[in-house]
Parts: sequence; C-alpha cells; structure tokens
Amino acid sequence: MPEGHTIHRYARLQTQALGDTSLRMSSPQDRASEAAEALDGRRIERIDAYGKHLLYRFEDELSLHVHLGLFGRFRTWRAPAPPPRDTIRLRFDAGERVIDLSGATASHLIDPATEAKMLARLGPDPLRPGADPERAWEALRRRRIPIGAALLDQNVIAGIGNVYRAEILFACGLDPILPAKTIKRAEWEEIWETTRAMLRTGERSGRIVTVPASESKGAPSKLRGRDRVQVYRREQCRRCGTKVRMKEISARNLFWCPTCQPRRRRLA
DNA sequence: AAGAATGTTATGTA
DNA sequence: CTACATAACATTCT
Repeated sequence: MPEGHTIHRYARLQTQALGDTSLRMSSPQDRASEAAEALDGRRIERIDAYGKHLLYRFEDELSLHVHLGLFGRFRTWRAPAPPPRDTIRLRFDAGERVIDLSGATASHLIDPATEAKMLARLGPDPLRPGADPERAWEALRRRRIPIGAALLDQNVIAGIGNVYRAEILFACGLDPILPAKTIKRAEWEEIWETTRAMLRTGERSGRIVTVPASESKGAPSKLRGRDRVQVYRREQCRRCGTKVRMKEISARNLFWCPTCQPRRRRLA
C-alpha cells in the first residue's frame, strides 16, 4: 500500500529542505523541460501552498506550479542519487539530498496572470492564516450536492482530499449524503475547525492521522496504516466496530459509519 | 496483468 | 448559475 501522502506533507518536507535548494536538471521527457531550462541552477526562495497547489518561488521572480494530482510524488534520495528514471520530470538538488518529482499533473512555469486566475477559482484553504470560512459557508448554502461532494469541491473549500473528507465527516458525526445547503451554521463551524486541526496534525506528523490524540499517545508514527484513521478504507468503524459503508460520491469512494454518522432525524 | 489509487480540469448537456 | 457525466492527464503497485 502506498505511503500516505498529502500536498501539505510534501510542502513541509520541501520547505525543510530549502536551505540551499536549486533545480538541477530536466527529465529526458520534454514535458517539464521548458521549466527545467529556465530554472536550471536557480535557488528556491519560498514555497507557497494554496490547497494542493504548490508554487515554488525561484530567484528572478520565476514561479513553478506543481500539482501532484493522484500520482505525483516527491522522492528524496541521500546524495549521491541514482540516475533518474525516465518518469522523473524534475530533479532538485538540496545538497545532502536530491529530490525527484514524478507523476505530477502540473510542473511548469506559471505567469502571474495565470496564477491569479487559478487561485481565484479556489475556495478558502483552512491551513492558510487569514483564510475566510465565510466564503465557503456562502457556497455551501447555495449547493444541493451532498456535503460529501462539497468538501471535495475546490471551489468551495481548498485542500481536502478523499481521505480527509471521510474522516472530517466522521469526526463531525455527519451523514455524507446530507445536502450541503441543509448543513447548519454550528455544524459548518465544527467542520471548519475539525478540518484545520486535522490538516495541521497531518502537516506536523507528515502523514494523515485522524484518530484522537489520546489514542495515538502523542506518537502517531506508532500507529500503522489503517489504524491512523477512523473509517477511510476500513472494514469496520474504529470507534464502534460497525461495518463501514462505501459509496461513490464525486467519482471517488466515500467511506462512512452508519452508526456514528446517522441519518438526520426528521423534525416533527 | 488488469485494475485501482490520497486529484483536478475541461467540455458537453440539461 | 448549478448539476451531472465523461474524458483526459499523470504512475505505481498488487
């Protein structure tokens, strides 16, 4: 099973490696070669993350847009690294370490106008300081789609993926098929705060961990695989043992516990 | 070795 | 404008 990964995790890892990082080569493929040529030898000054979009700021105001998509991966080698395989798009040289990028849906230069357009389409990212939850709330109120679909919609809220949407709804005790517009204000506030807390934990621990802190004993790395989550891709609910349900929503498999996330009672 | 997987955008239709 | 389906794109693992 592939190791759990999120954009935020890699954003953090990359930031740590920033000390003296430069771009060193292009891949044999020409997909990213334009970027590689333009950026060759330049230092990274900063990495900005908006949802799952990463913006690498290089010297001379050059920006590299990276989106890992479903298959994208950074692989870190201790130098000297083996020759890059032919799926490697870009290789970063961080001194002791060498970081290879493969599989990303985006890894190219981006100009300020294009970047602005891209960011304008994103809902607030709960990890960014100053993110405005009201924008997402306003969007929710207009949508009839299930809340389970809305949480994946980057126009509504940016940065939640398929694992987190399941785990957030579990933590909030919400039935995933509830129409977004029926979510109550207090429930929304809980969703937002839960999301922030979960993503921050993910950033800190470098993996997705959604079980209560009391259960991970402050050492989430000791939990393995499916034991780091409550419902996602589990047979049984980690809290109550009920058989976990699965349904395709937004073209992804959504998992939930019918006991911990009951259907909302109709009001009399 | 087909199929699934932690993602997103574009496009057409209603 | 919202919604829904489909295709496209990227790669690795079992």
